[in-house]
Amino acid sequence: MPTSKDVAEAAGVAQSTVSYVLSGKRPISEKTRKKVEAAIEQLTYQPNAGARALASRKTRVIGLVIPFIPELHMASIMEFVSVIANTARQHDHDILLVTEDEGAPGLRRVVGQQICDGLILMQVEGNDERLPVVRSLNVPVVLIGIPRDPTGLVCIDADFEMAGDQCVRDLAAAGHSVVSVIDWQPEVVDRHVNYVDRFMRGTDKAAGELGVTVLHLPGGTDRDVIADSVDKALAKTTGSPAFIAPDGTVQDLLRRVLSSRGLTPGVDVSVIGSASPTLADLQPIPLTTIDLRPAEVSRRAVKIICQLLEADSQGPHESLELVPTVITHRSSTLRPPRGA
Amino acid sequence: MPTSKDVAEAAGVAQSTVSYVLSGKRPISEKTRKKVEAAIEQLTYQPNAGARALASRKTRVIGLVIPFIPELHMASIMEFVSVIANTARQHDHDILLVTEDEGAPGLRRVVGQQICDGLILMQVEGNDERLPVVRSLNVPVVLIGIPRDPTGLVCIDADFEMAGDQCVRDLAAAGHSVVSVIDWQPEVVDRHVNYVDRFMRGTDKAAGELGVTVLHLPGGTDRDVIADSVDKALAKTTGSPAFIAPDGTVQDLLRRVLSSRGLTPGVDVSVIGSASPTLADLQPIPLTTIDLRPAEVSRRAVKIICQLLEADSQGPHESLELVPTVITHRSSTLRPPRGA
DNA sequence: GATCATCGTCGATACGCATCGATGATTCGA
DNA sequence: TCGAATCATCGATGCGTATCGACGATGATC
Repeated sequence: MPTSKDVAEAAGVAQSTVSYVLSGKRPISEKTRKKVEAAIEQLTYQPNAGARALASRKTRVIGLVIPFIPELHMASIMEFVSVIANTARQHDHDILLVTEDEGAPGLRRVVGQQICDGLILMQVEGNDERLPVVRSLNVPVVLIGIPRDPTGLVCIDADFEMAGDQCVRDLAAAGHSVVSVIDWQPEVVDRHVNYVDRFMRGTDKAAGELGVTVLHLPGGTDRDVIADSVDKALAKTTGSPAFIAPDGTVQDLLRRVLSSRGLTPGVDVSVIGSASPTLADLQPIPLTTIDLRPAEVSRRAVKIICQLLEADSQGPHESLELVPTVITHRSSTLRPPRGA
Repeated sequence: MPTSKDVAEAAGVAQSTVSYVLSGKRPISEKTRKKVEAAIEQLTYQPNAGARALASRKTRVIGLVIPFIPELHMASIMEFVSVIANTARQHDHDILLVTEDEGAPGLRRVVGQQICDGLILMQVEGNDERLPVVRSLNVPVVLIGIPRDPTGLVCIDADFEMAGDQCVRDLAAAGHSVVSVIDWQPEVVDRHVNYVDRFMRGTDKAAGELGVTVLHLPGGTDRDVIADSVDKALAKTTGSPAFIAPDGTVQDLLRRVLSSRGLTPGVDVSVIGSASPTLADLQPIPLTTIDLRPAEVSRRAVKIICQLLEADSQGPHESLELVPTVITHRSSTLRPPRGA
C-alpha cells in the first residue's frame, strides 16, 4: 500500500504538502496540486484510516446500536439500518454495528477504544438502562426514541402522538364512531417502549375532542389473541368497525382474522396499518397507512450526529425532534360520507 | 483518555511491558502483571484502536456488505446481519456496514483505507460484478452465496439443492404426485441469483427419481400473479395439491390466495415455506418449513474469515461450503398415508 | 566457581498521517 | 527601492501502540 510519503516523493514535494492538498487546510498552488493529484491517481493512493484517526483524533465512524428482538418487525429495522448507513456515507462517515447484546459495556467499549466518534441508538426504551452510560460518555449520541427523561440527551423519533391523532381523526371523518386499536406485541408494550404511550395519547386526545370511542385491545403474534381482540371490538361497535394496527406483524394477522370473519377492508370495515411507502408497496392489499417515516427519522438522526461531530461539541447538548407522520389513503378504509 | 504510557507510569513499569501484559507475547512475572492489571483497572484504560491498527496493521474489523433490495425478504437479512455481528464479537472483531449501493468502489475504499481487514459479502449473485474486484483485493473475503465461477473464492451458503430435494421428497412421501414451486420474486430470479437455480435443480432431480411432476410458477409481490400461479397449479394437479414457497414474501401471499380459494394448508393442501426457527415462530399458522439455516451460515462465514485473518493468508484461498438444510414438520402439510 | 542459557524488563523505533512553526519567494505600497 | 505583508512550501514533531534488540538477573551445568 502506498503512503502519503510515497505520493510526496512521486510528486516531488513534502509529505505535509500532500496532506494539505488532501485536506485543503492551507492554500496550494494550482501547479503543485496537479502534480500531487496525478501522483495520487497513479499510485492509487488511499489514506490509512488508522493513522488518520491517530493523528486527527477522529475516526469518521459512527456506532449504530441495533436491537434484535424477534418480536419487532424486522423489516422496519432493516429500513432504518440501511438508510442510516447510506446517509452516513453521504456525510463521509461509516457505520459500525453494535448489537444490543453488548449492552452498556459495549457502548463503553467502542467509545473507549475510540473505534467510533459517536453513537446512534435505536429502539430506545422509556427507562432504558443504557441512558446513564450514554450521559457519561463524552461523545455525541443520538437516540431514536424518546426516553421518559430526555434531560441532557439528543432524541429524535416519529411523532407518534400526531400519528394517533391522525388515525382517529381520519376514521372519524369516514363516519366511524368506535375505533379499535390493536396494540403492539405485549413484549413491546411491557418494555414501556415509549412510542406506544405516545401513540395512545394521540388517539385518546383526538377521541375526546371528537366524541369518538377508542378501544385498546391486545395485539401479539398469536392469532387467537388477535381474533379475540377483533371479536371484542366487533361486539362493542355500533356502525361499521374501524381498526388501527400500528405494528407490522399485528397487521398481517389482523388481515387474516378479518377475512375469516367475512369482513373486507374498505368495504365493510376500515383498517389503517403502519408502513413506509417502501413497505406499503409490498402489502398484499392497498392498505391505508400511517407512515412513521423511518427513512426521514434515520436521515435526520445521521444529520444531527454529524453536526454534533463537526461542532466538536463537548457540552451536554439537548434536543428533541419529532418527525411529522403522514396518512396515505389507499383502499382499506371507507370513504367519508358525502357532504362530510 | 488514559494511554498505555499512563498505565506504565502508574504501575512503575515501561510502556512496552504494559503492551506485553496485554498481548501475552512475552513472559511477564506474576508480580508485574498484577501491578499492571491494577493500574489498567484503576485508570479504566482501553487501548486506542487507531494506534493499534497503525502499529499492528490489523483493525480487527470486518466489513459486511449488505443488500438492500426491497424485493428481498428483509426480515431474513436482518437475521444474517445480527448473527454475523454477534459472532464477530465472539471472535473479538467488529462489523463495519457497507451498503451495496457503494458497489465495487466501496469495497476498494474500505480495504484501501484499511478500515477493515476482510469482507463478508451477502447476496452474491451468479455473475456478480464485484467478483473481479474481490479477487484483486489482497484481503480475505467470504461470499455468502455461490457465484457461477467460484474459482479462487471462498464461498458458503445453504445447500439449496438439498433443500429442493428434501421438499419434493417430503411432499411425495405425503402422497402428492404434483408439486408446485412458487418462485422467488421475478426481480430475484432475473438477477440469476444462483440459489434459485440450485433449488430448482434439487426439486427437479428428486422429481425425476420419484416420478413426481414439479411445476415452476411465477412468484412476486403481486397478489394477482400468485393467484394466477395457484390456479394454474390447481388445474394441473390430480389429487391433493402441494406448494413450495421458498421466499418469505411469496409465502404470505400464497397463504392468502389459498384461503380465498377455500383451501386449508394441512387439510386439503400441503404447503412448505422457508423459515428459520426464529421466524417460523412468528408465522400465523404452524408452517412446515425448510430451514435454510441463516444463523448457521452466518456463524460459519464469520468463523471462516476469522481463520483466514489469523492465518494472515495472502495466497488466493478457495473453498466452498454448503450448510445442510432441515425440514421441520408442522401442520401445514398432509400426513403420509398409512402404511407408506 | 566460571560459563551459558533463560527469564523478565527496558529503551528505542516505526507505523502513516495531521499540524505547527519556519522559511523562502513573491507582491504591494510608499 | 526597501520593508511589510502575503503566499506556498518544507521540516519537524506528536498521536498511542507493537515489536525488536539489548541487558541485567537468575538459575543450571560440568
